[in-house]
Amino acid sequence: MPKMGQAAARKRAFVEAAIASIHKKGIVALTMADVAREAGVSAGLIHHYLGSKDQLLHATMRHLLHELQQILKHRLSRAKNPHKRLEAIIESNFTSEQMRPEVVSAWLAFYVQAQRSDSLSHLLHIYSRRLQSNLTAGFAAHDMPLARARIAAESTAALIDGFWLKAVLVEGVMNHKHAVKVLKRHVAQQIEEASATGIA
Amino acid sequence: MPKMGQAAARKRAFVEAAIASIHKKGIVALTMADVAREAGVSAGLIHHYLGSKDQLLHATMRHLLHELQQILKHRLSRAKNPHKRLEAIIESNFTSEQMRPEVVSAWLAFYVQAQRSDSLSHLLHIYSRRLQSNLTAGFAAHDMPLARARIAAESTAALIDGFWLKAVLVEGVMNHKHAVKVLKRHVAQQIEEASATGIA
DNA sequence: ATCTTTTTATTGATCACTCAATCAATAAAA
DNA sequence: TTTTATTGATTGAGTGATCAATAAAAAGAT
Repeated sequence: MPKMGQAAARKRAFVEAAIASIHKKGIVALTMADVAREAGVSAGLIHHYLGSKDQLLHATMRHLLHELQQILKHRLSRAKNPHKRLEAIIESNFTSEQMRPEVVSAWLAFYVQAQRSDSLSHLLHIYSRRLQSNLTAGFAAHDMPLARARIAAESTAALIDGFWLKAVLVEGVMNHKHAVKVLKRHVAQQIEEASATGIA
Repeated sequence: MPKMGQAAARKRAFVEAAIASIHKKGIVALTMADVAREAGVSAGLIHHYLGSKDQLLHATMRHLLHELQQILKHRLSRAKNPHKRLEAIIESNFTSEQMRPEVVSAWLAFYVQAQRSDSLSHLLHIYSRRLQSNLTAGFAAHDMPLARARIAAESTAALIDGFWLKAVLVEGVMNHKHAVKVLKRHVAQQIEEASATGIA
């Protein structure tokens, strides 16, 4: 069935297969043969399209970041007031796509991988800063002093990561809806507390 | 130099070497030869004392949990009032020992490993529940309704993990002292907010 | 004290196996 | 007929684990 110009679609399929395989076998035991089997192709084909195991994993990690960014961008564009924008940021991190067990496993593998790769840790840095600045802007729009907005953003970002990590580790215990509820509560609390001390 | 009854000390040394090696080469690329080199012994000796690579890693992970528990126990025993106990819990997670780059790397590897091992995920479950219950007790002692104490404990636990994860990923950006400061601030805020709405 | 015997510690070579990567061969489009 | 897609066998570099061999201490015997 060989057709031409399938490179992009093939790569995407291999990245999906990599995510599924990471979930099934774990990043430590993962082999190219696993990914090939998952994708239903021969062992050599992945090398033909992606060069090496390292490049496959890099492409996979970039895919994860890109997907999250797309979701975030989409939801932010639909949020009109600052408060909705804060909620959009929270919700983007707990969509059903982001909470898929395969995706969650792949993100954790990403974190492990990022410790040993300058380019991956650089991507993570950029994403982290963007999240921080989005949150800060959201809080600052609530008549909050910048310094306070920064701390509110920092704790909110940490809460997102913390809830997400709990979802990874104790699968089933933490459900998305609860995490989102507590997070929104935290955001509201930050805003209220700031306005209260602002008046006092 | 062979002396007798050195088994315990040897095992401990190998666990330390494993932690250092995980930091240097990463959990994915880690080999027994790496650990042996780090410990300054031959390849076979680790098998003699610990059986297999899997058992070495398990021992390493149990060591990490045990150390954290010891620190926590010690600090809790010195904290007299409930508020000090809450602070002790927070500080235990950000001691200089816990924030050592080698230890931090090993914890992340632990999380990855726990996803594929029932016994490790069980240990993590137990620790997680104990932390939750310690925090809940601390909050509940501040005239806080139990339901509210539980949520305060939940968010505090998530914040601890979130800050810790940031320390892993963007090494250097997040320093312990700042994390502890923000966390204590969060705890105070939870208590204040509860007493405020309790009066209203 | 000195000499055996037993037990423990340690090494390094070796084995069986797995993996990522390569490549010639084939098949199907263009 | 040139280019692209795909396979599957092969290669060569490790890997975890085993094991015989050695060395050193401990225990026992006289």
